[in-house]
Formats: sequence, C-alpha cells, structure tokens
Amino acid sequence: MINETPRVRFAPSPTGYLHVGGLRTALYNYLYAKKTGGTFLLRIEDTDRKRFVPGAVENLIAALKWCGIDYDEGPGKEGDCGPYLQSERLDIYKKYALELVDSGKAYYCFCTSERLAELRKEQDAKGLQPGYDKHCTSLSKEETAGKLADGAPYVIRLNVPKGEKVSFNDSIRGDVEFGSDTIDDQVLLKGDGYPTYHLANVVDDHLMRITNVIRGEEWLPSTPKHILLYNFFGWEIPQFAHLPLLLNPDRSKLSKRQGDVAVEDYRGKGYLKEALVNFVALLGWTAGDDKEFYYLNELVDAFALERVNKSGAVFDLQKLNWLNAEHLRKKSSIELAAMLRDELAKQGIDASHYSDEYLAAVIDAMRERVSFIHEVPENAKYFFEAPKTYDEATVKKRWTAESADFLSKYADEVEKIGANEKEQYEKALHDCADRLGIKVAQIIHPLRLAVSGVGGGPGVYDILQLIGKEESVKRMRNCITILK
RNA sequence: GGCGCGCUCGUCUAGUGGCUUAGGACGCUGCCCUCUCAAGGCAGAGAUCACGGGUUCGAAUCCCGUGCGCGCUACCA
Repeated sequence: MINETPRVRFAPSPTGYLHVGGLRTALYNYLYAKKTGGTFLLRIEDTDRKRFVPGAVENLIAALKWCGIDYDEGPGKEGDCGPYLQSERLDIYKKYALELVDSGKAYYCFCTSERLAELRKEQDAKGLQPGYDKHCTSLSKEETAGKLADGAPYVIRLNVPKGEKVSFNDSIRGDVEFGSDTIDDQVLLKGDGYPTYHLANVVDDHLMRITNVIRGEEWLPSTPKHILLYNFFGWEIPQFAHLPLLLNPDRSKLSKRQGDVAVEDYRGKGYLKEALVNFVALLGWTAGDDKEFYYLNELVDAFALERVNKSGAVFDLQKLNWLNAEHLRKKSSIELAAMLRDELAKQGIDASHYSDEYLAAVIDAMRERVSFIHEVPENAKYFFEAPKTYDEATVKKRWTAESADFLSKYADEVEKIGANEKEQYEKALHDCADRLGIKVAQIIHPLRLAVSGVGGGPGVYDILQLIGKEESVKRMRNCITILK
C-alpha cells in the first residue's frame, strides 16, 4: 500500500459530453478524496486522434463544474504533475515505451493491418482466441534497426510472458486473478506516435502519484495488462476499485441508443444538479441506513468505498424524477423564482412585468405540485395569462346550468372586497353561498374553472389573491359569457 | 468461442450464520385529509433471496457445481 494521502483521478476521454456513468465515477473519486483528505485530479485521456471532438474538454469541465465537482489539479489548475492533457505528454510515453523495449519487456512490431486481419481470420477459423502471435519478436536487433532506419511504420507492443498468473486486489471485488496466456500483446505505442490507453494510463497514474484507481468495471479485464506494466517498470501498484456499470432498462451497459446519457441532456430537461448528483450517488452505493436524500457535502461525510455494490444498477428515471421533486421542495423560493423567470422566457411567456416576489409566491403555491420548474408554466399558465379555453372534462363535471348565475353573484361580492387577501375571498364566498342557500362547492368549482381554466391546482383563494381582485372578476365575467 | 464479473420485490437497495413471517425507497393500488390537483398520513399487492447440491443444530448469508445476465476480447477509451 502506498503510504501517503490518497490521490485519485477522474480520467475521461473527451467524447463531447459527460456521460452520467462518468459523472458517477467522477463523483465517487471526488467523494473518496474529500472524505480522506486526499487530492482529486482531472486528467484528459485524449490519445485517440480519430475521435477528436472540438470543444469536448471544455464541455466536460463545464459539466463537472455544474454538478459541483471541483478538481484540485487538472487542466487550468496546474499542480506539479502537469500537463493534464495526455496529448501534451507524448514524449513522456514514448520515452517509457522505449525503456520497455530496451529491457525486453516490449518490442517493435512492423506487421501491417492486412497481416493482422489475416491472422485474426485464421485464428477465428481454428476456433483459437484472437491475439497477436509475437511474429515480430523473431526479428533480430539488426533487422529491427534496419527497418527503423528505412522509416518503416511500426508500433510498440507489450511482451506478455507466457504461463504466468497475474493477480491483484480490488477494493470492491476482492482478489482477482488472470492467466497471462489470455492477455494479448497489447499495442503500447501506436503508429502515429500516440500511446494507447494502457500505456498512457499506467505511466500517468504513476507519475501523478495516484494511490487509488477508481474506475468503471469495463476496465477490469484490462487491469492485468496494467499490472504487468507496473511490474515491468518496477513501480508500486495502486489500489484498484472497479465500479459496477450503469445499465439500460434491459440491463445492457447504459447507452445513448436507449435514452439520455449526457449530463447536459438532464440539465436541459430541467433536472436539478442536486437531484442528479444525489441519484447517481445512490446507484451502487448506500450508507446502509434508510437515508436517500443527500446534498453533496453530506455525501462526502457518508461515503465509503467499501460499501459500493458489486452488481450493475439500472438507471431508473422514475426515482430520479422523485428525487428532483424532493430537491425542488427544499430549495428557496427566491432561487426557484429566478429559475422560473428563465423558464417563462424559454416558453415564450412575457413575465417582464412580474416582480420576483410574485414569481416566488407562484413557486410557493406550486412547488408541492410539480417535479420540475418547467411544469409550473405548463400546468399553471393562468398565473401569467387569463385562460383562453376551459378544460372540457372539468366543464362537463363542474359547470351546471346554475353556475353562471352563482358565479355572477360571487363576482358582485368580490367587487366590494376592500383588501386583496385570501381570507376576504373566502369569507365572501361563504356569505354568498349562505345567502343563496347552496353549498360552497357549487361556487368553488365553477370559480376555479373560470379563473384557471382547469380543474386542479393550488387553493382557489390563493389563486385569487395572487392574480388580484380586478383580474379575478374579469375572468369570472368572461367565463360566464363564454360558457353561458 | 475465450477470459472476467455479477445474480435479494418491476427498479434502487438493507442484510456479512440465529434479531427475518426477508426491512426500506421509487413506482403501482386503496383509504384518510380536502374546494380541486398535489403533498402528507395509513394500508395493501409485489422477492419460493437464480437453481441444485453440500457444511451446520440452524444459510439470503460459508463451500462446490449449474444456469442466466453483463462486460472485455482494437494501432477506442
């Protein structure tokens, strides 16, 4: 075990967006670092030039930042281990690859992709496991030097020994063992001079003094290659922890094909960062108690790597939605009012003449009834505009032959009210019902319909107070003429 | 195919040999509350703990085998 304060990293390849699975990996690394007083770094693994996406790194960093996950070292936050973009460290990888060649732990390979394809076909036909046949290890030093001098294209491959056991301990899975015969002579340095993941990852984890490698389970099968590399270099092996996968509803690895996978997708759909982070933290980890509502700082206190599960977890939108509603209810009205203002603009509703106080009051009336901010204008547009239509089912259920008359009488009463207070509206309604000798419900339901156009929502008196006396009366009269 | 990992309600999970008639949460159903819709409260349906063998007085929990699922098997990460 490495005896210093923990140093962990999130090492994504910049694909253009932050995958929610990546978010969870980043989060667990972050939580582990914060919990143990360690350091969390961000390293960008951009070693595949074919997959270069402009702006991807910036997007990734922005997404992490939005989630509240700050790194101690990384792009833009140089520590003493930079640069943190692998594409800027090419000479380092080459140096180490060559070192391995010198010690016989790696070798130059000049095989063409055609020969490799042919080899693969043969192995396939014979039912053998695919893998490089060490063909180029038979080259003499002179032959190799000659080819290199001729400028022949080459790669550098790992020289995997035969008949050995490669084992390591995983914090989540315990001891894992692989036979070296099942490990391919992995390419370490590609034809274009870039390293593959395996080389770059091991070299950087060592150089950056990483103590705990916390990454997705998809890396478990290639870990023995990494172990071999650490051993060949004579480096200390970090403690591994392979996280269970995030799954689609059909239990395959969470993919774009079956729904949203990018943090920005969820952000765009109106999910709160607090809810997303909370939800993703619970996919594969629990403190062991019944607590399910967490803020990031609480997760730091509660987190324990030993309590991470072994099996994959389906990304269940229904539970995410519930958590979003929970977090929505805990946020301040002021904060939500600002979000509501943005949302109104997005939905093309002019809210410039509404005060922050008014929007906050609308939030307070609606917050227990929605899971997302965008549902406020969607479900309660009547706080901003008079209803243009009346919900058919509600009209059928609540509007009777006498409704127009009752409502008209109530409108008369409302006009006489002095203060715009919900108690006043309520008192007026009870008085009106008493005088007419009817139940309050006979006015309330048509009233709600008149004022909101729909059958559900906050208490009617709250609605009346919010939209005000004049507007309320106007809506009542208007409804009467339309539905009469 | 090979290698590896996994397997408790539909989903996320608690459970580390007796406290378990397997607990909680989401979702679902019903009731209560109520001017409506929510929220909240209460209740309910929902898991032969993948299956089969062991070990043990006793197993969801330990061991072995089988099955199923998933991941990896690239000059992608």
